[in-house]
Amino acid sequence: MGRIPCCEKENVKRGQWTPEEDNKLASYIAQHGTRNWRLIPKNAGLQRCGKSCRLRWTNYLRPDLKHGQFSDAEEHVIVKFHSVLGNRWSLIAAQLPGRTDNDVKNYWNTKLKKKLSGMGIDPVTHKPFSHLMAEITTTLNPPQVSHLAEAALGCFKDEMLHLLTKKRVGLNQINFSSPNPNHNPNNFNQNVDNEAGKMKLDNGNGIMKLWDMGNGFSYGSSSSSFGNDERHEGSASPAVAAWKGHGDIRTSVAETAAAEEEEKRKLKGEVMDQEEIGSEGGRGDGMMMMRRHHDQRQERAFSVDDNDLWDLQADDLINHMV
DNA sequence: AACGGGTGCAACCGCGAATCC
DNA sequence: GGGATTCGCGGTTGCACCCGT
Repeated sequence: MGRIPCCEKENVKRGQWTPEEDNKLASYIAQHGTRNWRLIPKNAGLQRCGKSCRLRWTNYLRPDLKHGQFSDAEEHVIVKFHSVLGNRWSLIAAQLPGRTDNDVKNYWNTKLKKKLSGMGIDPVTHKPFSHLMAEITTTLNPPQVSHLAEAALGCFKDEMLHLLTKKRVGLNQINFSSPNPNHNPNNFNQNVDNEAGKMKLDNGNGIMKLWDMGNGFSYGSSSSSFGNDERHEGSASPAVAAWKGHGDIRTSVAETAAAEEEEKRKLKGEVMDQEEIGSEGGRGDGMMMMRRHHDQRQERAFSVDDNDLWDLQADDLINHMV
């Protein structure tokens, strides 16, 4: 027995809502409330199905909705909660007054996911790609390792190629040569050496870590380059900037080191500014949560044991989750 | 100016959960 | 208790707009 449709499709209008329809719906709901969505379009004189009306109301017409750009603080809240909740958009949206699950979902899919990928972070697990590849090698046995690692590597490459292509960085500047004969993903860093050998994304421990490439960069902290704020974009280390497609990928090691020193100096002033901003109160909770461990975090790289993303206190939640 | 690809967002779809009767 | 109905959620699609060529 099939489910009956929520409405007769033949008599129902679809697509964009007109201002007249919006007015009808809004004024009807203002008078009668939102009980029984099935009856609302009929009573309001709309050729729409109840579901469409509910969607229009909850995602657009509701008077308490906030329209416009997401703030840095909102962005950080989304990332933070997504790392814990995954694609539970309604729960994440519940932490952002005036934002709908649809808003959050769209923002994640169109902006944040790409931003994280561009930073070398897997948007699903919120772990660095290099970390994931290291996990593969430690948890699986060959030949599974080589196959999975190459698949993961492929995704990472695609993302980078996409970014680099968009930013018009010559692809021949990076050697995405085929994996080495041992198919060891830990050697990926060697493959990322550019043709001239001027840039080597290698922390010396055998695993490429974006997190090691500049003290001004640490995922989830106020000092990261993450966020809409171009101040942060600019404060990422040159290597990270190159990685994100914003800089010259041919940056030399010496230049990188010098720039990192500059980063440290800039960062101190920047962090103080942000602390001041945060102390003014308001809805900056997400930022503040991630700022708490800033001092400890600043001097260390992102590690396997970095649990800050999961360090959610019940009091930090606007709407407590079950 | 025309075209094509990319992007962002509103809206739709299908499913499971919750509620009603 | 169980079927019918409604609601809410997450994934997906369609389209308007933007921007580079």
